[in-house]
Amino acid sequence: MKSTEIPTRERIVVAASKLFYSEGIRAVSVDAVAEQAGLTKRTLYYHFASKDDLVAAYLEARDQPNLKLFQRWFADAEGTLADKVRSIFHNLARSARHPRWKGCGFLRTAAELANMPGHPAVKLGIAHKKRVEAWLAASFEAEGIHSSKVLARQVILLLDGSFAVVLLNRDASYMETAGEAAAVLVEAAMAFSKPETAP
Amino acid sequence: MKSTEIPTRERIVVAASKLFYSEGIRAVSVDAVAEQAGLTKRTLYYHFASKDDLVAAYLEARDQPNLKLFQRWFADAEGTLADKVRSIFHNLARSARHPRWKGCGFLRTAAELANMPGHPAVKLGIAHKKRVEAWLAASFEAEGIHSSKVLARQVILLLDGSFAVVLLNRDASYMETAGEAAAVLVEAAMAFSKPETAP
DNA sequence: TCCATTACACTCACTAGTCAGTATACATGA
DNA sequence: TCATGTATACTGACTAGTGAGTGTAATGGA
Repeated sequence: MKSTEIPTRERIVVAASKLFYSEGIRAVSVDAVAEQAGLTKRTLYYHFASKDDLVAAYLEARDQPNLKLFQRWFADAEGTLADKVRSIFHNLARSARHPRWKGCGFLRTAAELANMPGHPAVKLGIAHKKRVEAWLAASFEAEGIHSSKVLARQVILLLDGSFAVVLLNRDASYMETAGEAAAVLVEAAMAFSKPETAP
Repeated sequence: MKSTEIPTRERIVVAASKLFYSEGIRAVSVDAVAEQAGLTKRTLYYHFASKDDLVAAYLEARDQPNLKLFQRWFADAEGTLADKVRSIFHNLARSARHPRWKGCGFLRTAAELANMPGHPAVKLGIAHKKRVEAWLAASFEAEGIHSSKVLARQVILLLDGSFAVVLLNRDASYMETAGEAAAVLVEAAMAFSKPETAP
């Protein structure tokens, strides 16, 4: 019987993710997480040393799935490199129109914990964004773009910008605008890199 | 004597601004604000109906000064339109290197109150960003840029993106990168608009 | 008299984290 | 085969403190 059950620790992380993402870190009590997970607070504290630990686990669980989603959107898109980048923003806009969408969990956590820069959750956020940026840079590099690292940063800025803006005004069309801007920047970077490969 | 004193309400807003901006909304208690302002909680509640009211007042007080700062940075910069836009980001980067800098108060508040989209503070944030965007659009329009509204949105996206990114990783150089991206977008928009005005 | 303010005690709900103890499973040694 | 030991997973009740917001009586100044 045990083998088919979802491990308790995982159940706690799932419950925490749901609540922390939809309500915010400080707005959600440890009691609420325990109740959502269907167990007592004491059991939760058996698996996690503190609320901060739980917050870290929540973000850790979001890291890879998030990255893989971006990678799939990018890979599945047809057309030029600019089209592939635009596709990330377009898919993001689709997610953002969902009523339960509440921006980027990493950025929101960083905003909420802005007064504790060394917090493990903040460090996880930095690591996550760095991973996305590095993947983008590698993808641009593979296409022969010279300024691949700068371009990756610029796309990240537009990506996180659209997270912030759309979270504020709830108008997902900003994400399409960000996608267009990203496409312009990609084209500009390609125009700057391509001439040497043409003749 | 009264005429030279700072009004109590204003003192409360100043105290609230300092604490809310540096610690976050939920992390700061009403008691803490009262203490910072040098008066009792009861007096604070004489001037403000609730903590939410106080939060709204904090953001309301930030609206005009923030906008005026951007406008001054833009106006004081020399060179092309792209240079003027770049200057905003450059000046922002300078601010961001200050240890007390903690991102954009409007965005951080929106992130913290993501679970209450109708909150007055969130509405003030939306209004503030709209004002900045409208001012940018008007400035671009004045320079004969056809896509002035789209360009203004793109610059806002980069602006808020750099707030989010730099708040997370504390690397203000991202703001310079955002400034370069904005300059590229401005140049692209100008190249698209200028030809008709030449002959 | 009225406005602004204080002191301070108070409510009531909530918060992170802890205490002491239980149920089960599995292994050890006699 | 049966007592004993031990590690894992779990629980209800509790502590000590904080949260927003209120009630009330009293004070000083215009």
